[in-house]
Amino acid sequence: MSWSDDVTGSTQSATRVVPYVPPHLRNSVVNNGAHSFDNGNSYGSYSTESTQHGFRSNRPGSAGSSRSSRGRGGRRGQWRGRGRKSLGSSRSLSQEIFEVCEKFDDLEVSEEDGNGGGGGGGGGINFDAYEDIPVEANGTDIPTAANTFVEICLGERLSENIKRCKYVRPTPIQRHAIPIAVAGRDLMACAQTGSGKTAAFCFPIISGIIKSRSPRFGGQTTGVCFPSALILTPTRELASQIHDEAKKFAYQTGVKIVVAYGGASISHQFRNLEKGVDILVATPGRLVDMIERGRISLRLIKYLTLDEADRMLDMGFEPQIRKIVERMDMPKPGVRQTMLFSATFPSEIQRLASDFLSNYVFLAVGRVGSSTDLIAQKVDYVEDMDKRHYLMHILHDQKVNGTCGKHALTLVFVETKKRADALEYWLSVNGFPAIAIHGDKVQMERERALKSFKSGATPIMVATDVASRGLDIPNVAHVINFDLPRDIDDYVHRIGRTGRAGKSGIATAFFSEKNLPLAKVLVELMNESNQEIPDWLHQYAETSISSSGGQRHGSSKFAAYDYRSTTSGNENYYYSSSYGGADSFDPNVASPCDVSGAAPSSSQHHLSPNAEPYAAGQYAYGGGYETVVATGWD
DNA sequence: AAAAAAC
Repeated sequence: MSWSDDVTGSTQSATRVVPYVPPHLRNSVVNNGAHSFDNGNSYGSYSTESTQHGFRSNRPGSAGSSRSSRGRGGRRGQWRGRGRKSLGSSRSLSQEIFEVCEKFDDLEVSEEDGNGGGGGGGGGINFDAYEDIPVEANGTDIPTAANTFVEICLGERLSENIKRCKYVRPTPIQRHAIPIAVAGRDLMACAQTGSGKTAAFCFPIISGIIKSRSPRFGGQTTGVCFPSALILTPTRELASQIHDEAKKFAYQTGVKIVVAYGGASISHQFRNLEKGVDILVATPGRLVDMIERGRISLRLIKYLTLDEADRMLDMGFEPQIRKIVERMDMPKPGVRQTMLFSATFPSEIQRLASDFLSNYVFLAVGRVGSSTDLIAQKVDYVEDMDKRHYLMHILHDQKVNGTCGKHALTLVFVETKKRADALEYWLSVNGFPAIAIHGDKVQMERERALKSFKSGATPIMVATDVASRGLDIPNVAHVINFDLPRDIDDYVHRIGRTGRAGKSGIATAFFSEKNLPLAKVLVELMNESNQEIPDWLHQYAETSISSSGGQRHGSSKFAAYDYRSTTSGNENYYYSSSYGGADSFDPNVASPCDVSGAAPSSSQHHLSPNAEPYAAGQYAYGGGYETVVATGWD
């Protein structure tokens, strides 16, 4: 993942002819930005944009108003970074990092920033914005946040790599989390992927390993590996992405990072392990397999990180995670250092997670005006049978009007693997190059799909929730929830694939009768991110039973607050100095591909549930896809 | 109820 989707996205699309760039060397640019959470106290969410962009208020006019109470949980913050970095003169580096950075340098100039910073080119990040980010830190003896990487003393080699990657100054999550982690404290952190989160846990781990390095385990004699750090992720692709990122940070430090996940050659992974491993990035199943085969021991684990921690502890994953963390040979909490990261963190999941922690610091870092206000969220009532044609209609508009730009990617989420395949086929046959990704594909197909999508070769990807979390896919301009998820958290993660790194994006949801239980929480979410809500959805929200709200304190699941605070004090708040007047929202940052505003179809977008929402065959698409292809795929 | 995650 990287900070600057927009920059890197441009890279890939603009330079598709350039030689292959290894994944771990892509995206190595700085972004800057923040996301937000409600503070959980009486201040409504607020935000400040960098000064060159003026202030942005999530809720114009709402600064200081009490919008949410602690009890109902904060709003989720969607990270929005600003893809600006300063371009230092290139140092003479022999490796690929150098070339990649060079490419980024070029891009920097050509980058079109939809939000048009007044600063113009060469700018560099405006870190003033960081002074105004709402941060909640909760716990005892919380280490002070750092303003620079230098003052954190991460070590010479790592610092050099950080510079090479053009990370000029830490992002908010890094400012707060890194000192906490370096101090050896356990941490539960709420921060959106794309916010520099990977770096936030990688830097302290790499630094710590270098500092405590002993030649003791230099040679593996027994064939058993003893990693000192373990990073667990919920999907293979995310493991791979973190591995790539971490390798970049550990360049020439001697810190060895190995990735292990299913669906790929285990013997190959074993061979990598045999070369030595300090940091193991893994998915749960493969890790358990390797442990049970006696090839990995967790006995010497000093750092344990769970990425997307809320997912890792949800119903499907919890038993496996508990097995790894509590019933293998992992050192106990307090002996090892444990860090949990996630964007959404329901309080009951926090409660489970706290079993793994010892005297931890809870951290919610964010900026109001989070990406959800850069993501234009739209909900259309579309019955299942009309969805395909409605999708075609939208895609056709995008194509004809170029509303999303030349290299824009569209990510379409569906409910099941079968539907993913079916829709992929349907789209392909009807003139829209699409590729599907889901867990029934063999790993190589999954990787190929992702690569094809990222590169723009297949600008439409149909996905299940395998792609909803953590993946940093540059240039996704439009996320379409062809089928809405049942869980509002999944919705948040899905739409978070766009609107990243300062680029605006749009998210369109097809709401059908089946989604009634989601109405209430969806309306709340959209309200909080200042979105326009169609009347019919309002009505549904009022009449429907709140589904997932029932299990929470309130109706929000996002709990960007420490669940401990409901029973204890110990809170430390850091507030901005200027939230009060932050209200010059710039309407011009609207999405360059704002379908709702620009597309001829906008009249279709607020249909009454009872109205004829969409009539197939009513539009001349041109692509020849009027021909409905009935296949065995359905 | 689906998806993900080992062989």
